[in-house]
Amino acid sequence: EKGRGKKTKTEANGENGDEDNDEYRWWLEQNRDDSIKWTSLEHHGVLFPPEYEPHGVRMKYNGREIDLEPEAEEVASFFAALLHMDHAKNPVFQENFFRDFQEVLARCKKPTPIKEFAKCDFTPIHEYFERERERKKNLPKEERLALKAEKLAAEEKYSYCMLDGRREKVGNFRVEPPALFRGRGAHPKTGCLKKRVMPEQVTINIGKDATVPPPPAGHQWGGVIHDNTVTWLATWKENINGSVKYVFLAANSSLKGQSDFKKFEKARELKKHIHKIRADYTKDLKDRMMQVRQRATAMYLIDRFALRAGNEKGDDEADTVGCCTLRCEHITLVPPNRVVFDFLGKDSIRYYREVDVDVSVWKNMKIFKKEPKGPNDPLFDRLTTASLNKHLSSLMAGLTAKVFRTFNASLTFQQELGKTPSLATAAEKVLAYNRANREVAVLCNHQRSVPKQHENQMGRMQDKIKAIKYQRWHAKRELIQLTPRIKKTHPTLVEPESDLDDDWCREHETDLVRKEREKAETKITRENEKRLAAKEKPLSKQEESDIRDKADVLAARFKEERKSGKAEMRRNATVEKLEEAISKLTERIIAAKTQMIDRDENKTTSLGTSKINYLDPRITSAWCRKHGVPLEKMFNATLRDKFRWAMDVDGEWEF
DNA sequence: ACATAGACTTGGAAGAATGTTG
DNA sequence: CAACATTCTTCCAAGTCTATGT
Repeated sequence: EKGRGKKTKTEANGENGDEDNDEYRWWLEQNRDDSIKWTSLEHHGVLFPPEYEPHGVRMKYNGREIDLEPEAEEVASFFAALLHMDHAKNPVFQENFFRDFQEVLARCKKPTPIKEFAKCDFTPIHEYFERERERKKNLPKEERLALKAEKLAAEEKYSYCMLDGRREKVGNFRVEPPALFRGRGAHPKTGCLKKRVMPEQVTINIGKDATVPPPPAGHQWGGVIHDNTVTWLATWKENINGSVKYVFLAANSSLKGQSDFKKFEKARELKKHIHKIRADYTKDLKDRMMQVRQRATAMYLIDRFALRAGNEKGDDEADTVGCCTLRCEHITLVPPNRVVFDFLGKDSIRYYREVDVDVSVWKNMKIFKKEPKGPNDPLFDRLTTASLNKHLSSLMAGLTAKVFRTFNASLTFQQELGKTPSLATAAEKVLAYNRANREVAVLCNHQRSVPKQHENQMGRMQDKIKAIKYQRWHAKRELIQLTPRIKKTHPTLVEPESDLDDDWCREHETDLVRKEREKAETKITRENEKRLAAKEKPLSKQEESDIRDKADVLAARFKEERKSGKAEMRRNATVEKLEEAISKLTERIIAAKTQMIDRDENKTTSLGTSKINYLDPRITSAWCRKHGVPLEKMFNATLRDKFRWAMDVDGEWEF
């Protein structure tokens, strides 16, 4: 307890610009007991979504407009709102939605003709929403800002709480609004109606001495408790899966920070035991007891391939698996030691991998798959996450399956970063960092769908590089013209550009002129419109041709260059100046190229998840320090705020 | 031992905010 | 400065693991 609440000055930190410079640096304290999460807690409860406001736009049924009572209109609108998404085309989603929709319709006073989903047409409502969105977007700036400020002011009090006398940010203070449940993958309940949460369903957790926030007028809280062994401020039960929802503090809070810190320290602890643990499971791979062999095999997979533990799931959830729930069908064995994994993991993300494994692991898997087991039977029939974790905790205090993911992710990251060349340019260092990050994301199978713009983007980046190369080629030609012998003395300096053929250059030149002309024309049109509005005379022919002059000059220049075969010299050109220009352009080309490679390698990989959850931020902090890379390049403001506790380490710090 | 509830971390995607460019 | 692209933030679903009850 000592040192609690002690305030220390932080260095003035520009971007946080918050009034409180007295920051609570909990990470300077050691060995706190964390079964008690707080001694005093004040907060303002939760923010409920606004009541439903009918818009009166009618859906169609069988081609006819239908009047819906507000309750039914709301549910119809939930579906209409996501008409453009894949959900709307998913038959399970449609079916679940329609059943719940009909239930709501049945409660309405007026009988409804709506009997078949196929005859429903929600597009009028969908289009109404689109118009509304457009309207809001086009609101005058002041009005838009005023609305935003108003919303912010209404939320202000909910967004902070007082925890042990310190002001801390609350995370999700909003009660989830009613909606259609968007279960992922083949979730049997996707599309079901998630009902509006009433205050009577919400339990508030708050300090004994704190003022209990008043429930909305005419309502009561479901309960008010004072449990300081948990971190949540409010909770309710959701009606689809019966799971519990919580309001927690934000990621930058001391409570979240402390558990994050603990998580990484535990992973570092594993570093000291991993040698023995690996020896242990390697030996157990050949144990006489099948149960022990299964456990050892699972540990091998979790350690080597970063599989998740894999708890049992119910029939009312999507069929996804982790290590302990793998079925025979998910694994193909190719002699002598190749294994092909193909299954749906968390969030129904496909895990596909062909790997070579230890021969005894391969042989074990062959045994586990043997008859009479069929494709649908579990690979590890003698293993559960509970028994696995029980064994793990006997090897190291607090060790569970997920620690391996954190451990391997952070260690891999550190090792990869260790390969950063110390003489690299800033861009190359950033690339090295992102590569290391990506390595981890691949290990953990963090995927995303290829961005729609990806192909386009690659083409544009390639063009950009060529355009710079064109400029460089021009500068090189000038240099040659200025000092012809440079071709002999510094041949590499004036090499022709690799992927710049004459056809492309001609096209590029036409393009540059065309763009310049377009620019001039828009300028002329604009100016004339402006003058017309001000009841002035339009631009004279002379004025117009003055505006077009730049494009004409450019066109003439290209023509002349083509004719003479010589590059037009820039003004006051000297050897030094040209060399300087060339090296600047070279730098730009390298930067653009690295960026392009980086992006392409990234198209299906999502780096964020590992950065936020798996990579010990102290590794990044130390690397930035060591290589003179500003932290802001690797961590955005949110991340820097979340990881304040990790920012003090020196360049030699090791995970 | 086993099942279920509860509490907390991890995860991709949508939407908002911001930056870039023609 | 509008249109478009990129990055950040929010959202809430889906995991892991512990505690509790039988």
